Amino acid sequence: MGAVERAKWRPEDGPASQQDMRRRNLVLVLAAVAAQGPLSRADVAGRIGLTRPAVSSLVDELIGRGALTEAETTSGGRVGRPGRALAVSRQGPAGLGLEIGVAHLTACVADLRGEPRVWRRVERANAGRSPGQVLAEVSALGAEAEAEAAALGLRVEGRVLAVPGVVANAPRGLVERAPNLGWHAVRLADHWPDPDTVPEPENEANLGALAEYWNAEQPVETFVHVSAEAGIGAALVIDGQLFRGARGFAGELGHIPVQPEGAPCACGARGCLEQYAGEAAVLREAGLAQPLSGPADDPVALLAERAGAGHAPTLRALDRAGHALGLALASAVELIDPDGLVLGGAYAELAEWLLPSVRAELAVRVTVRPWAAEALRSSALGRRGPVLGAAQMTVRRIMADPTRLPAG
Amino acid sequence: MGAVERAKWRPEDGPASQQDMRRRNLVLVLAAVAAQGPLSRADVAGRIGLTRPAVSSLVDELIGRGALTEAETTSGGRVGRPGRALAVSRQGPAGLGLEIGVAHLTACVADLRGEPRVWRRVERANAGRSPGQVLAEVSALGAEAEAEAAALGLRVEGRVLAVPGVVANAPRGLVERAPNLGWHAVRLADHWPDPDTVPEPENEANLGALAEYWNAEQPVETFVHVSAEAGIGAALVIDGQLFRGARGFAGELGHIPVQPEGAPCACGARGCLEQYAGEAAVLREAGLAQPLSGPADDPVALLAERAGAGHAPTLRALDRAGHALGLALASAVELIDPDGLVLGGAYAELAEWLLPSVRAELAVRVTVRPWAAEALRSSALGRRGPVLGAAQMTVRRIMADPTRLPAG
DNA sequence: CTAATTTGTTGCTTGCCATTACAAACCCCC
DNA sequence: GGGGGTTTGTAATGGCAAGCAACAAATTAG
Repeated sequence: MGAVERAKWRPEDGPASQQDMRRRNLVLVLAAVAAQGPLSRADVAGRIGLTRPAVSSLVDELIGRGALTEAETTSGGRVGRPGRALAVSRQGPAGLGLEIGVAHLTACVADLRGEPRVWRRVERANAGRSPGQVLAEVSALGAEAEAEAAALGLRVEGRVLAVPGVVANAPRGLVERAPNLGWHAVRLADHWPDPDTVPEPENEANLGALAEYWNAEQPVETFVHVSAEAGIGAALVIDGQLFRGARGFAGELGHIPVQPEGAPCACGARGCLEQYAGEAAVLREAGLAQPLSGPADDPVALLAERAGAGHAPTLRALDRAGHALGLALASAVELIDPDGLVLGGAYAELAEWLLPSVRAELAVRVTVRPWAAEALRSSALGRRGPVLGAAQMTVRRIMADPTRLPAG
Repeated sequence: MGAVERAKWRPEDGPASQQDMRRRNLVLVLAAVAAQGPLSRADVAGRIGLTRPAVSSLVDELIGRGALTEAETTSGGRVGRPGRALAVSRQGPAGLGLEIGVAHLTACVADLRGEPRVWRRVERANAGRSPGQVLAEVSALGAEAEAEAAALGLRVEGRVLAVPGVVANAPRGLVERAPNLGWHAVRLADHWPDPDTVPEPENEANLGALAEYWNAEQPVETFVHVSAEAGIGAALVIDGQLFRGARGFAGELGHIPVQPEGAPCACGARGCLEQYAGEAAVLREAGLAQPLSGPADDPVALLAERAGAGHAPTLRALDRAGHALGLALASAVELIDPDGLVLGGAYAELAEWLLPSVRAELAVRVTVRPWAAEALRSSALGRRGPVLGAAQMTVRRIMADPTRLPAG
């Protein structure tokens, strides 16, 4: 649910029909073209194991739905009739990603290749404002982005909204709580101005992790993506799919115990990671009173600045946070055995000072299996991962089932 | 792979063919009959959403392959022509499960319904004996079990061997190490007497977890199964499938840090769970010198006996182990958000004394999500889970792809 | 004993892919 | 410049699996 539904069949899904077969082969053709640049029909046929006539028929349908476009005939210099180059369309179907941050609103439109084509961002102090007001503004921003995209020939087929909070698993469309915004049980449909463009909310950490996976040079199939916003949240990507857990609470790294008898946590337990590596804890430890007044105040940027300037308490605080984080991540590695760990979100901007101590702790704790220090890295996307992921979510869904697109 | 391959399609798997469609629908029919007792063809058609002619054709093939049998016509008292009852065959295809324990060898044959029909067990002190000798004996035991099964009309279609050790993920058939047996890099094919009956090795904890899932009254789809043998191993069942991790090391609960600066562990780290809840640690804490001399000596039984008699140091040791285990499991719950936790293997026999402290620790640590104490329970299968799982593994594979069976 | 009802099978249609055959478009070479 | 070779894309035909419609078979209701 929610994430890209890779065609995972279970007996409950009902019988297999010829349409399913067709759908799968459409995906196969589309994936081949997306992965390996421009290809001819014959090329695709050779690669995926279907015959040329079958591929021809599938390509016709994909072109009709606007997923593929036919370019010039690529001579290529080889003997024989040149093939007509097929490419994933840069026009037509697209996805809109929106994000509500504590201090900004962002919109992004990605084309079917996943490339962001339109960006819009406004600074806003959203904490404490009414959901209706914030949603109206982000909706307007999205409408602007859609208009700009339309000028590029892009048609938005789906909308996803990244929120810094918990999104209900079962009744979609509901933001259960977003502490940083002061939201509680907000149903998007109740506040969205235009009922035709209501987006699907999704936790921003999850979207950041998916963006990391979708945009990596060499994607790692199973990894843990850690990011700190309100709390410390980890998103688990297992076999290329977001893993939400039985009730949608997987990845609660912030309340893993790192000191059984340590500092009491707001959650009621003691020694949770959040008490050592959470934003508030680090700021306190660094001797920086938490300002959080205007939208310009960015505590993470402040920490980075102080650390860069060699401020000793800040460096100590980050080192301590890194060790605590490493300890918690060691547990994750022991349990999940991921191929990689990624520090994202705010952590990515502090990676320079966090990575050494996290790595050191992991080296000590992860012993009974092969573990390379490089398996831990910081996110390349940083804080723009979530919107990008939100925009690409729709695109990925289309790639996973092109029959979602209206037939030409 | 190794586990039951539920039909999970990825683009890499190649194009979808009509045979795939057929295969899926065969599985669907078989699953419907297996799940809901004897059914008529029309019943099956109504339930799974295929037409009666299609089901008829599928059923014919399943009968031909020996997966289904046709019983008497069930009048049922309803109006209309009575249907002919279909049931999963109690004869024909079957799976052989073998187990090498520290002190015993076991064989088990399960029919296609998953029911164990033949059990064989001999006591043997296997620690330190040569792999060749042990494997020859377990092979002979398996042959006896197969002969007994043949007398019941059962034909063994696959063989799985449960071993207390690490089984290689990539080149199947290799036991990388089994510390309790003193094995290192043992390739089964090199020592097995009959090349036609070489079994596939699998870690016994994984098989125990799968058995738990396959034999539960109301199976939980995502859970963590903890068992202590050599070390403390957890097996993760996610969405009904065994999750091995990127390199096959998932579930190493034994080396999760529970006391960052605690007792040094053989692995090189400090404060690993194994130092608090491992067999050796509990025995030491209980003041029981580790005997481990004859095959009759069963340290787990010893602990249970002392605890049952109210031996204070033993009770204290188990309480301490339970708290440590609870702490480590809290991390697992925070990360994985499973639907359940199961104490299996040796822990199941000590559950009476472990459960209270594990539950107490979980209640304190798991705070930010709904968590019911009943989600933690002890295994009903106990120590015979692994063999049963081994026998059922083959059966499950057949149920997941009946075309493995020779056509009639 | 007849009508009603449900089951299982048979004949025909539809949809999808494989196979075969063929026209089209290019290179090579004389 | 033109023929041979080669590769591409499409058209025609066949096979296979499921849907649909019709029917024979087996039972209950009356």
